[in-house]
Amino acid sequence: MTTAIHGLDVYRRELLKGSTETLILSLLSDQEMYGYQLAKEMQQRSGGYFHLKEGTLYPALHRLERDGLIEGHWEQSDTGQSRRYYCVSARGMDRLDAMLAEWSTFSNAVNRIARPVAVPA
Amino acid sequence: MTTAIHGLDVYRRELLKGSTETLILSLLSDQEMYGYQLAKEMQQRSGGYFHLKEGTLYPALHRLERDGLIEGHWEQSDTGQSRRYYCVSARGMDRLDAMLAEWSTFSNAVNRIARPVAVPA
DNA sequence: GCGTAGTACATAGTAGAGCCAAGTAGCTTC
DNA sequence: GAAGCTACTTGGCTCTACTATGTACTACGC
Repeated sequence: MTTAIHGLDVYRRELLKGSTETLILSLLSDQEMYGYQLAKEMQQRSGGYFHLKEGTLYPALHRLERDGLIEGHWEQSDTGQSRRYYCVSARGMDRLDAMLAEWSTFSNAVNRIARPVAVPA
Repeated sequence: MTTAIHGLDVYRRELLKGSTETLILSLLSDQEMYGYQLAKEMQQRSGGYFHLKEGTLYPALHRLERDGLIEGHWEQSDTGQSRRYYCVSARGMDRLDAMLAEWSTFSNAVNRIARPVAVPA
């Protein structure tokens, strides 16, 4: 019976919805990256908490590029593998600012209603 | 051209996904409430930020009840209107604790990657 | 009595996002 | 040449929030 914890799995997944693009934009605003690298970086920086799946990551990158928030270009690695590097566009930076502000507001609103178990000092 | 801010609308909606049930459980853990009251309370406590629509609220309550996290019973108001009051079950309290812990972890992980614009002192 | 507004709950249909799974392709190692 | 890793792609599925609409009862003004 894994049903007992199933609800939490769903919960985590749903929490992630909407944050993925913000996280991707944030990482890319630091430095140009390609998809695979981004996934690793995300996992590392979050202490293993975020583990973006391909089926999530690449469609998200395509959306962001389609919307003109990031720009991608192919590059050849020294081993010969093709990689698509992405960087944040000016419009993407604006959007990122707006999203971070929104996240801040949202996060505060949630905390105001559901006081977290522990507030880190 | 409302397209410019459309992305943010979607963003806020997606952020909400997965948090709704936590918020509902939190409010109900404070006191027994019926749906409509819950919606008002949520809106008020969040300073107008959260505005749960019927199409979100009632299905969410049904889910929570179906999963045995809350328990509902009909009551007649003095005006004669029927209201369905909900309270959190023991199992619901456990789940709420787990969800708040998860929210805390998630929130920290996001902040570690996407530093918020302003960290409240 | 009737229209309007507010309270209170319900639900069918739609869209969007994350995931699983499978596929393509190049490189390295054995 | 068969794994196994890197790197990207895609189709189909599930879940959730929203829109829109409907029901029903109360209260108010006319």
